[in-house]
Amino acid sequence: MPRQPDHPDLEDIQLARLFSALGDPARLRIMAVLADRSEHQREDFTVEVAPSTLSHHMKILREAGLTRHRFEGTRCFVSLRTDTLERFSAVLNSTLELVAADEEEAAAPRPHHRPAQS
Amino acid sequence: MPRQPDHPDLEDIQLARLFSALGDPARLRIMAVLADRSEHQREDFTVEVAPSTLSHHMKILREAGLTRHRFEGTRCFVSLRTDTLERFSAVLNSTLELVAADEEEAAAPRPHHRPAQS
DNA sequence: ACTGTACATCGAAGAACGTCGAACTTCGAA
DNA sequence: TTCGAAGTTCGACGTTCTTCGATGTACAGT
Repeated sequence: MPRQPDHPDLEDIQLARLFSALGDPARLRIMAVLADRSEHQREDFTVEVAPSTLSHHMKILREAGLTRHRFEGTRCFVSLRTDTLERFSAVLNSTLELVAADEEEAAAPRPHHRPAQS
Repeated sequence: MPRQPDHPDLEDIQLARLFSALGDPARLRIMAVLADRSEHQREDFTVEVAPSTLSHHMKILREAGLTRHRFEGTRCFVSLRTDTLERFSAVLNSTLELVAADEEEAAAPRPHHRPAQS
């Protein structure tokens, strides 16, 4: 296990890569968890995939420049990259708002803009 | 050639699909052309791909809900979908700003945040 | 030193993507 | 009605993605 995984330099981060990383439902759900701007560990990401698949998605987000990974013992802590968030603040902050809203909408069974018909 | 291509309903547009559509350099360049909010035709999209490939990318953008296609004779006119732009205004408007800026930066050989060293 | 935990990496399978040329469709013009 | 132009669709090819189980690696505890 690498003690310090490779995070791309801020100036090497490309917009297309960011969008590509965000263009997957599973990764969007990961971003929704991270939207509170705090550091999270694996157990927080309740994504219904195999552990190896979660690792894969984490790697994509990290290599796109969206997340920062920190190791402590055998544990891995993940958080948003504040420098990337700053450089692409308009796009990313609004994205985080959207995914966080989607998440709580999915959690609370309260239909609003598409009422379920009996 | 279909007289009216299928555009998805506004409420069916998914964020992951939007990002996925934006996650390609060629399509991002198309979006940069459309960023002026006016209607464009094929000649405006100076993307170095075969016509069939351009059609493919156009279809992806259309099916994601980003663009509106209008036919007049044998010609196809493309513009941004204003309803989608409104619903995801924060994300999409900032994205358009970024891609438009990237485009003019690529056009004008004026380095600013990465000065070329002699 | 051994064992277990936490996570990454590998290898493989199937699906999706980007690309092209060729064939097709639709329309306008001769 | 015949021809060409504009654009889409089709078929193919190679690449990349998503997913998994199995294996590997680093650390913590006994």
